[in-house]
Amino acid sequence: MSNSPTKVSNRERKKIEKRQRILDAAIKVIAKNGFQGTTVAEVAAEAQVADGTIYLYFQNKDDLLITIFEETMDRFIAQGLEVIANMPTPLDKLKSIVDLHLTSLGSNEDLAAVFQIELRHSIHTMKQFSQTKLRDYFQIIESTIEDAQKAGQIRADLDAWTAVKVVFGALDEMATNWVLRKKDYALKDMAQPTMHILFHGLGA
Amino acid sequence: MSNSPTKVSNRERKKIEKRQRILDAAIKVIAKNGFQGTTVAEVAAEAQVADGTIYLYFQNKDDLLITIFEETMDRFIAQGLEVIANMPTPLDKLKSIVDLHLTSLGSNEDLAAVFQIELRHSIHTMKQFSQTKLRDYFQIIESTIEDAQKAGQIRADLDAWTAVKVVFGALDEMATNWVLRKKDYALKDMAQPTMHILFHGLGA
Amino acid sequence: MSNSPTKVSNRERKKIEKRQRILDAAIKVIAKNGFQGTTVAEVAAEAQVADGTIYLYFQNKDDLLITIFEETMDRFIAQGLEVIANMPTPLDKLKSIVDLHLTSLGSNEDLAAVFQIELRHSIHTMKQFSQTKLRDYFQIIESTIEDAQKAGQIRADLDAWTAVKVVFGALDEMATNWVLRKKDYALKDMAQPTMHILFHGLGA
Amino acid sequence: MSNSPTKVSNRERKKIEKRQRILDAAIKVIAKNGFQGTTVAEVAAEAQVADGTIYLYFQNKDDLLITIFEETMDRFIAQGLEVIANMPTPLDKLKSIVDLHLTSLGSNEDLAAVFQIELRHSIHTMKQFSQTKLRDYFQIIESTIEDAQKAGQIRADLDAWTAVKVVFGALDEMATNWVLRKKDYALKDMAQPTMHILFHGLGA
DNA sequence: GATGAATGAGGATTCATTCAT
DNA sequence: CATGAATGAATCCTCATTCAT
Repeated sequence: MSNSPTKVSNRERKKIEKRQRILDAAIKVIAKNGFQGTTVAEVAAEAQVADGTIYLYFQNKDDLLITIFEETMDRFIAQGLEVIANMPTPLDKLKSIVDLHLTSLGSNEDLAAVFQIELRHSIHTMKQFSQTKLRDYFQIIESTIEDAQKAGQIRADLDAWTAVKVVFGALDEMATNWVLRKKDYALKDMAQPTMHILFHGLGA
Repeated sequence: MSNSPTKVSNRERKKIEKRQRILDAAIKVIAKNGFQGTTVAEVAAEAQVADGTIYLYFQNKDDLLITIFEETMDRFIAQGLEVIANMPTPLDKLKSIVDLHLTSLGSNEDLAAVFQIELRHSIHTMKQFSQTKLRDYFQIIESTIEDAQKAGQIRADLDAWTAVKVVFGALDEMATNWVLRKKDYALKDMAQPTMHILFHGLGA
Repeated sequence: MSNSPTKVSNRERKKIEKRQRILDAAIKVIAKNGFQGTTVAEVAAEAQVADGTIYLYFQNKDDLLITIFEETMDRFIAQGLEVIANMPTPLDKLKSIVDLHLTSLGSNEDLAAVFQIELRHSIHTMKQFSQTKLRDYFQIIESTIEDAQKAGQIRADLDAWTAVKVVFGALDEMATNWVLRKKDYALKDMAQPTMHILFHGLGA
Repeated sequence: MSNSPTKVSNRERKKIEKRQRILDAAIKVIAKNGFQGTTVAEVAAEAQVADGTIYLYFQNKDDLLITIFEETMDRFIAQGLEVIANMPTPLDKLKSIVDLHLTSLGSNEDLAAVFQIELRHSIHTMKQFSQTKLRDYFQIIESTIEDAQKAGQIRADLDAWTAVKVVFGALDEMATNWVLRKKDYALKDMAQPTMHILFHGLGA
């Protein structure tokens, strides 16, 4: 009896590990060949499981991509919230988000490639995405900006929603460019200069 | 004798028209169903030509997408250069580019959808793209920013290349967001607020 | 425990049987409609498998034809070598080969049709073929003729290579003619008269 | 009036020339790429006519191949009959046929390739062929052999039909082998050794 | 007669998904 | 739970043939 739960959790652990192995394999293969260029069989081979096993953990091929997106976003958001909690002022929070965004993507090339390139896949997929996790992420940034406006750290006359787009767009472009290039620099090193421009503006 | 050249140019004109009809059909159908979700047969039906006719004008299905990208970029760049030429100061030039970017994409929903979503398709495709036309476009923005720096209109301590990313990223995100939403506003109306943030910065 | 290997070999056996079923189906359909006139779907239907199953066993449609050729040639050559081994003199060996050649083709109309007609398909294909299995077969005949020359059973002044062509040409033409006709006679019955002419010549 | 027929015959001549140009182009391209690997467009390009023009001279693509076969066979047969007429004895006639066969094919590599390889294409095509021109050709050889038997030059106990197969088979194999090899020898040089074996036999 | 743009039927092949073992 | 052989729908592309000019 006492070892039954242990056995179960061993099993659970093994399942979780296998599930993660499949996800990691998917990220790796998709980063290399693109989502369309990737077959389920390739993912299975990379994860060292049978083709059919994929379907014990995921509904279908699309579900793989969606899961990659959602779990990564969950991690992003959780990390974002955690980092924010520890920062004294709204502006510090915003800086931390910018930093985290580029640090996270910059620490995993394959994941970044999938995120920046493959997830832009289809308008339908994105429409679905943009209504959930991504919106949450945007909300965090928007709230932080609004707080900073109230705190007098960001100009009050700006429309927060527009500001979010500008900030996110800048980060997104930094990441995409880094993925498409030789990556002869660290993505996170772009955080400071990007934030600098965003904060002080281009104007002389 | 005198109508021989006319006949020839008639044929030429017809071919050009048919080619454009196919491209327009492709943009329309791809915007609706995504590139992968679009069959060549659907494009042919929309263009009211036979399936095989597509292949008289384009090498394959991919070539359709590439052509849409390249011809649109060519137009973008040509328009950009023209607009720039008529502006007095570098900063005015930059404002015009921002304006043109959002106005152009905002004037053709389908084209915008293809541009903002479908063309991000595969890292391989993008790698190919980003080394030619897109780079040209970036160059124009970069030169303009550098000129503005020399003219004292943009702060000289900024790295121009980083600034380009921030500007382009902001515009790109504005466009993508517009495509993914109900489009209950005009994209070009975002030009002024975006430029405002970019120029004056977020900082209070 | 003891049935684990049995299970495995059951699977193996099934796969081998299915593979052979596909090959037999291909021979039958190709003999009837020609290689070009045969669709993969027809072969699959005849073999009672799904279209896609063909591709689990063969690389593509061409591979079917190549496999038919190679496996038949392997059987030919193995049988030829076996028959030869049991014959006392080189001339007996040669007679046995002639016999076997016509008996083998004459025992399977469809296979003979594919062999004599469809495999002559393309010069490229034949070039590839003639450099391997067919050459081996020719070698056997050539060696046998050379041995017979040394044994004084075949005239020593003949060029063995030329003699092989004459012998093979005669057999090949006998087979082709039989395939193209009503086959109102047994092909193997042509072995004796053919050998008679080849051995004694036309000359009075 | 007197030049009207001249004009007509000029036109006629041009048509005949163009027809021949198409046939020569077809032989050349088919020899290189095989019949299936050859498109009508390629033949047209090689003949420097429009695609549609082919159909003013031939019913369809198959008709091209059939025409090549039939016209060549007509020439073969005519030449054969002519050569025969000038030979004193049946055996001389037979030798001349053997000579002519290999000389003709040996003088035009492309034609030989088409004849030896591509015309074996489909059993249906061959069935059609073998009932007309080819049969005529066989008849000539058969008659000659029979005459030689009556004249005591070829052994009377042989079945003439079988002998024809042996003779034709040997010639055919010589030609096919020559086509498939580097052709580093003249095909016609094989006539004498081949005839030697056929006449005197292999036996010591 | 000649052209060559247009047609559209036809088929090989892929691969996500299932399910018997 | 895991396997991987089998399925068969789905689609890009080719190319012989036609016909308006």
